[in-house]
Amino acid sequence: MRLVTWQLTLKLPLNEMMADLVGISLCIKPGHACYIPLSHRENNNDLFGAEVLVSGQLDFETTLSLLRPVLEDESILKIGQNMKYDAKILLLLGINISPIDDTMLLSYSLNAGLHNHSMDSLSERYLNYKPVPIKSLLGSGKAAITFDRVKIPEAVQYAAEDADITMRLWCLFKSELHKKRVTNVYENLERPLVPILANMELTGIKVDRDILSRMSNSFAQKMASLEYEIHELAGETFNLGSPKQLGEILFEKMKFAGGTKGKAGAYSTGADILEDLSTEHALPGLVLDWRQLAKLKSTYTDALQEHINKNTGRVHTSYLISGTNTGRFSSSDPNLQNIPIRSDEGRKIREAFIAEPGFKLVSLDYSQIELRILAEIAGIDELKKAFRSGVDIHALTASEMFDVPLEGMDPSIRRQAKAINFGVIYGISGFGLARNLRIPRAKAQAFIDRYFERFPGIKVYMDQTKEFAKEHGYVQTLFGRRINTPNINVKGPHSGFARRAAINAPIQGTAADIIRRAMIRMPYAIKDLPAKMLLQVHDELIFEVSDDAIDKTISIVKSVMEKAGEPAVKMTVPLTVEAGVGQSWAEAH
DNA sequence: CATCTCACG
DNA sequence: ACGTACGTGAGATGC
Repeated sequence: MRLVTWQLTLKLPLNEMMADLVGISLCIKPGHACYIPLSHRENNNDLFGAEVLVSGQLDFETTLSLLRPVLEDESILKIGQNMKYDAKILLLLGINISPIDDTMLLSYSLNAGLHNHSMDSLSERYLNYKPVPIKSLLGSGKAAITFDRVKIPEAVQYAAEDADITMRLWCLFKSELHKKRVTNVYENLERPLVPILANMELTGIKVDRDILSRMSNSFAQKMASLEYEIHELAGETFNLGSPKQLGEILFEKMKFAGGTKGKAGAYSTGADILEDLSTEHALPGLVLDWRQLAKLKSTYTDALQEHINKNTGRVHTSYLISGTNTGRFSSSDPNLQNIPIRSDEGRKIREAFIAEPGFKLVSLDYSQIELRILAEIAGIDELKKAFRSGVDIHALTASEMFDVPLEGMDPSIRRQAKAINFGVIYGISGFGLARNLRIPRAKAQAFIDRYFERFPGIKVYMDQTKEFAKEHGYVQTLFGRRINTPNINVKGPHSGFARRAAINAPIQGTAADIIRRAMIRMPYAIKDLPAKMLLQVHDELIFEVSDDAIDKTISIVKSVMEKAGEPAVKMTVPLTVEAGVGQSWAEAH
């Protein structure tokens, strides 16, 4: 296989949907790289100073038609850093780049949890070389220029260097894969997601601007009236958005109990504290209401409108494949993995996420996937049996712990058991459970002791996982993903963090692997259906499906998701997927 | 640019 | 004795 590293320079690097291809750099072996300038521009030398193409560049169309056979040649490996970005630019130009390697994902497969995987930091760490900063070409702030205005000799230095660095990193990383036994992870859980996420991001999801705009106005009105009420109660006006000013009002002027907490010595005014204070006085509760609306307005109804693409009328998030320690994706610009759902007012924001006429949004989510994985990894027969028979798992936990019958259970008992189940996944501590349930620490500790008494296998799993991490410096998912735990042997006040993260990582990471496997199979599974995969929210996939293919799509997607562990891992706990359909995301979920 | 707060799984 | 739930991204404030 011949290989080439590859780097694009673009005019608007922050938004691939709008970016113009300015140039291409290539490298065929370390130290041998070139740059192809395509769309560099300068002001004309005549009286009018119009913007014109710099002379001496290669013709755009000619270049692409010459490169296309190379980019689509299955015997030529194209290597880049963060290839999802390049793949998207090329997809917009009608080119399917394949096969590929990605140094960012190689680094992630090898060293998740150790450091970040940006090219600059990889270059400094592994090549002991600090790349030319992009800012030295573009400048910063108001005077910043776009890449098409960079002089070609400078662009050559910058872009060719990037391709060269990528080649050198690839040589290092590729040979490390088998040594660390993560070839499988890289080839089957990381690399295949590049074209899949690229397509999802380009597809985007339709968002109704008018709905958001109306909600925004309604929030603004409610906020203004709350603000007036709060200032009346406080006896003065102040900036409600400033925790510092609010803290001074509450704890100095109004003499509420509760001291400083933050490092900066500022008063802490988080929601849990305001909730406690709200039993004594009306003001803290009103602040909580105001805060909720301020959050919904600024982060969602206002900001989301800015993200609606002018050409597509849709919102195009960007997923970062190597963004987390555990194997989950993160989503940004905008983050579509934290759209409100828990509060009634927040949930309404999902009404703005809609399907095209003649289509519906279909949401499919794994039911309690992390608890199922815990039961699987730790081998807890009672839990496995419960999942196989479809028993309410939180009720079962409550029943076991508190010796109450499953039927007619007190909802508050079940709620406590649910909190304990979550706590177990997070590497439970008495303090954390006590705070979450607002019960005395001793009582929380008694709950945990009782839980481990009833499910001794969980305690064994936790101890074994911690010991494995201490010995090896990493933990693993069921599918072989490695998550490094560099702080596990560091003594001191933060040791609890590392321990809990190590316990949680195989569980969260295995769930991430499973939905990745489902996503990788999805394009083939739905290729003949009028359905598109739009979003992933950790344990949920959202599709846009033609009205006449809803049932068939649900049946196929559900099956792919439920079987996603096979054949690599034969789960002894069933994975179950629940589906919802609607014109909007609010209805579908 | 750090800190606080809060939205999600 | 210590100080804590796991994993994220974004907006507003204020130094």
